[in-house]
Amino acid sequence: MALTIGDLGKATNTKVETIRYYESIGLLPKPARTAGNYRAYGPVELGRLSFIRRARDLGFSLDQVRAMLSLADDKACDCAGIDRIAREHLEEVERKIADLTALRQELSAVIRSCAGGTIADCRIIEALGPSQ
Amino acid sequence: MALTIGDLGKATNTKVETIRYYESIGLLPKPARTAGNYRAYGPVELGRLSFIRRARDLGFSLDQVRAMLSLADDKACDCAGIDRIAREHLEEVERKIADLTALRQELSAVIRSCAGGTIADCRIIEALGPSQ
DNA sequence: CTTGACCCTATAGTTACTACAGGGACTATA
DNA sequence: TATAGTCCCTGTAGTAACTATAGGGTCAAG
Repeated sequence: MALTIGDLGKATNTKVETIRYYESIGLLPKPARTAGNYRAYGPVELGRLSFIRRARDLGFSLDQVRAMLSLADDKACDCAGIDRIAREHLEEVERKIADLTALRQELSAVIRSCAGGTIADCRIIEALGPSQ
Repeated sequence: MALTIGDLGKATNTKVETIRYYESIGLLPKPARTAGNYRAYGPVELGRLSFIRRARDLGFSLDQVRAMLSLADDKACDCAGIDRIAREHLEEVERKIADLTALRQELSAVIRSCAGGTIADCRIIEALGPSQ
């Protein structure tokens, strides 16, 4: 049985509007329609949307997602291309991890500086102020 | 001497348009004007904008910044509110690091498994797809 | 045979900026 | 004094990636 747009949304934790938006920008193909003009989805679309959502959760832009998908769609392309793009994505992920780790460090320092008094004594304000 | 909007931008690494935008949404107060209708800033505005930019760099939303600023403006209020906002944000950062670390693992596995075949054999789809 | 939950299209709003367009102010030089 | 160049002004529109609303159609249950 085909899935409605609502079913697909529940299965992938995506709002119905977002699915239609992805379709409108060409990330999801225009699906088949029922007699009543409802969108009808199958497991292929489910997989594709799951991929998109997971990549988005991990901070990839829609353009990056699009690149990954077109790579995956091109069955003729050989593995060297995939390998190269996968490595590029890996580097980006590693850069993001490094950035966020540094950010965590700074945030922790800011939080630790708060001893719990009143604003007049609060160090978080100072810590975020015009340093240097 | 008063600072022009350009001076303030250079001092805080902020584009002129962004400063005017912050003013338009009420994050920065409307400054004094010169005879020629130029905005004139002083050290107070410099401090406030530095705070905003630093908080933004650390990934706080403008709403979070706004909340922190209004808490900071109220000197009688205690530090707990600001501390809570910072801690919530830290938790978010830690979640993202964990997610990205998992993705790095998967991407590394994909790259290792991709030994030169065709897309049909490639694991990138499964690695990011609706598996779990 | 009607109620309510779902679906449809189209458009406008959100966040946090960024980029014009069209004009005015100020500084340095010829 | 004229003029070139760099800054400033307001106002509007564009960006990403959704999200919400308006105004209507479809379908299963009671």
